[in-house]
Amino acid sequence: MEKQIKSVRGMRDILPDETRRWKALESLIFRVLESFGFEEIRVPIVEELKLFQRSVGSFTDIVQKEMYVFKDRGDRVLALRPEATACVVRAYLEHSLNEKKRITRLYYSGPMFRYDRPQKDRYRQFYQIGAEIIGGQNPYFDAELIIILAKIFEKIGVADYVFEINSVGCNQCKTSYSAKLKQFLQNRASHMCQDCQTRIENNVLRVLDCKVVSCKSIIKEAPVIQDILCQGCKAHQETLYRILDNHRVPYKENWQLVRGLDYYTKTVFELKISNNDNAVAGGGRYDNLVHELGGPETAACGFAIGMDRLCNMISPEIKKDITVFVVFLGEKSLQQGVKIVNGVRNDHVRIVADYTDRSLKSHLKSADREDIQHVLILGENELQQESFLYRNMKSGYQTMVKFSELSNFFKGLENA
RNA sequence: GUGGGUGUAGCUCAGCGGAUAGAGCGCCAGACUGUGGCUCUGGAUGCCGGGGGUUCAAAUCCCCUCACCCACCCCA
Repeated sequence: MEKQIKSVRGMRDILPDETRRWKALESLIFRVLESFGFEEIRVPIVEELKLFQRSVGSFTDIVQKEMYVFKDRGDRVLALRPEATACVVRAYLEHSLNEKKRITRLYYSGPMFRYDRPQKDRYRQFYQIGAEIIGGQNPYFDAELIIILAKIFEKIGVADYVFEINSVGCNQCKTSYSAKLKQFLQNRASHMCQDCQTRIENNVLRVLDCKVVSCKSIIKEAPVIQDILCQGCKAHQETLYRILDNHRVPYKENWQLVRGLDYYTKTVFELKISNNDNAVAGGGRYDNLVHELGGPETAACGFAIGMDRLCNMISPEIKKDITVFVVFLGEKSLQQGVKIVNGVRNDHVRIVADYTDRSLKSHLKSADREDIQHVLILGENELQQESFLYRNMKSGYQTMVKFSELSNFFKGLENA
């Protein structure tokens, strides 16, 4: 026998039982987003590598060591998207959506790719549902995103969630803070881990959430961005907090929170559930990105929900649709019965049959195993009476259903 | 990328140098010829993750490799 081909490392199959739960969560999230006026956009999985280098940042871990990069047959240097905000902004500019509306609210859903080492809740192909508000500058837009997430999690029935929020400042704040931090750290670099030493040069802010103990103690003494934020950034942040307070959204400030994508400005946030350390959603403001990608100065913000994590954490039992199992006994009933059944199928009742010639007993066993309540049996006797024998597997109730009544019978099941 | 753990039947796992590799659950069949679940009886199924080595003998010991899990890192 040939060796079994298995799924590629970090990639996985989402089987029907799990897919059913995914779909339920997805449609709930979509409904909330739609209710806030967001519209769905579908963007490609493959983009030019440059897009992510410019947006996410060349020195970020995501771009530097986690991206799937390849050349196509036309020698284009491409990447599988590691996140979708850059793609959405690219599409927004490419199609001049800025000309059509002042505030553009978009959402997307689909797979992202990062070449991480796989483990629980971390896959190389993972799914995000994200939302972006492009064109909105004041903190009410930031708040809207957070409130949407809060709403989603309440609807899902998750009570023990909390947002961690920080401000990384506007462009000016960011640069002056980075400079200050760099200066502070450079003297102490020799006491810090290898990663941090390179971070100091390439991406200072990342040092802040280093987990190495020796680094942590140094970071404690480091200047805090809160002390450097300009009036505008401070006001933005305080207004945001006030709005969230009014909405009774559970959050806490986390001055160490720095996200791994360079485009963030001012507000950044993550959403965590109970004692789970992994964030299930994260986002923030990115007021420079649209401009950096060649568009006009445009404020924007967004978030993304990690669907794999979300679905692994909560598992609502979803009822299957009504299903009818049809049993044909003998060649003649199979021939005639299949035709009759196919003639009256509708979109609301699932009708399944095992056309195999097996004993009634084993057919019923199959139905039972699949937890199917309704069974129709067609054998010699029934054929003569132009009827199916209906059996309810739960109650044991049985009755004859005329061929001519079959369609109505299915309708009756729907309404029951 | 770093460190640790685990890969044996469809599933959960036992066996840890010795014979034809096991259990529970599941599956198939029969008892019950056209009525599932309960019970009883019988049956099928394994490149013991893959490759190499040590040995008279390897699922078992050693090396390599692949995959999964956990932690770090990073992130959603």
